[in-house]
Amino acid sequence: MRGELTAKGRATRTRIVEGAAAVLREKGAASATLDDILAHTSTSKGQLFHYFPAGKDELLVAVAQFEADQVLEDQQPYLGCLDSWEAWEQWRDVVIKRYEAQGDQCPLGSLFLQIGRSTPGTRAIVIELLHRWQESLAAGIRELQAAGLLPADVDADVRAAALLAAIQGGVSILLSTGRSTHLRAALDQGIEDLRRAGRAAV
Amino acid sequence: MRGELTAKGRATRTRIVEGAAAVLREKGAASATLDDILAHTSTSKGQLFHYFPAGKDELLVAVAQFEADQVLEDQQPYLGCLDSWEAWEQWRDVVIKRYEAQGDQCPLGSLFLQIGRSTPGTRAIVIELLHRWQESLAAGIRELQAAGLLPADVDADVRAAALLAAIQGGVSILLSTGRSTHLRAALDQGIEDLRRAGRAAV
DNA sequence: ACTATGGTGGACTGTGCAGTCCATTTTCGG
DNA sequence: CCGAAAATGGACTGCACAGTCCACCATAGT
Repeated sequence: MRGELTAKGRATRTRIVEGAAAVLREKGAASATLDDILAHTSTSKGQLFHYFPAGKDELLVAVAQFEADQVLEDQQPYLGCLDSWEAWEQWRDVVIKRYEAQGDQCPLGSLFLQIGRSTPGTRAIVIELLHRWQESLAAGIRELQAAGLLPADVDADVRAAALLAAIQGGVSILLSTGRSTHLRAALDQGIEDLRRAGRAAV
Repeated sequence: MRGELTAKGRATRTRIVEGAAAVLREKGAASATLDDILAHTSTSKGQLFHYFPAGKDELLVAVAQFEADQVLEDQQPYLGCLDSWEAWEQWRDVVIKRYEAQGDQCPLGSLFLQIGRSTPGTRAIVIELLHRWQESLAAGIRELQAAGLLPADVDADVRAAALLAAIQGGVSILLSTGRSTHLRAALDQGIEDLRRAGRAAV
């Protein structure tokens, strides 16, 4: 064998990552044990440490990367093409739907505060996710400006940062209270204010 | 002795709670051990379980309550008297200052996702904190309306919810990235949009 | 002073969990 | 086929940590 991993090996590895992600969402990164993950993925200790020699931390980083990619992917195709108010509304709906379905189990939320603090790897992943997310929002705002739907003096980056914070906060509150009212309020208000910024200047 | 706790006892109890709070902020609720707390507060196992018979969970709930009270207290006197735009700006400054000083250690953040999920007690505390916080913001908006600085058709509750989400998100991002730019953007944008809502309608 | 109750210290225990190790089976190149 | 490398299963180890237990000290009421 030349490569490090055979097809079977790769399949097992991804099975572990995806299964671990599910378990972590359900139980939180703190209380989820390797045995939980093994049981849920029908694998053994041997396999887990075969694919993740550094143990739990390495696995958690892999899961974090997987979840981070997932977050943005779930918002497509809307997030990538926010060039009209309709697109923004649709995107809003997707975000709310996604997080409402998720309920109080957040893929990154647990990693956010638990591993993110300790291992620099996860922290970098979260930072990159936030950055890409914000960039997409800023790009959307600029598209609105290009389309003449929004005046040029609106600061796309600051607006995007505020919107991102609003979403994060809404999700955060959803996680602690189980209610999505704040996420809705934050998104609705954010988009509405963006619109108002357009009308006010025009 | 009549009461359950003597003066000395009460002093020790609060020493444990406050010391535990410090340790939890520093290490996170997951990785902080009872021994850490004991070392930091110069107490012994015997004392800890004397004052918190149910063990770690009970202590964590006490810490959560303590921290929650602290959060709102730190924002006084501004939060209690948001009757002018100046008051809002000052409040904004206090919030940013507080969380910037805190850096990436959040008192409730760790409890938010870690204990809040598992024990219903902590969850209730967080929910109550958010509720009181939001009520204060809503009250402030209504004071602006009463003072004629804001039109009556602004929905105080939705605005307050959005603002609260913005703050939470800003703090959340501050925790994961170490940068306060989003918190600033969220607060500035939130207050600015509130002002704009006033001007637009008038 | 003495005695009951509360406060304090720390050794001890049990367990849950990450991580190790090796024996066995499967896969793949030649 | 056959040998080597990869994949798999699971018993075993060690330890960190929550929680127990009990012996000793301090204080307050009579």
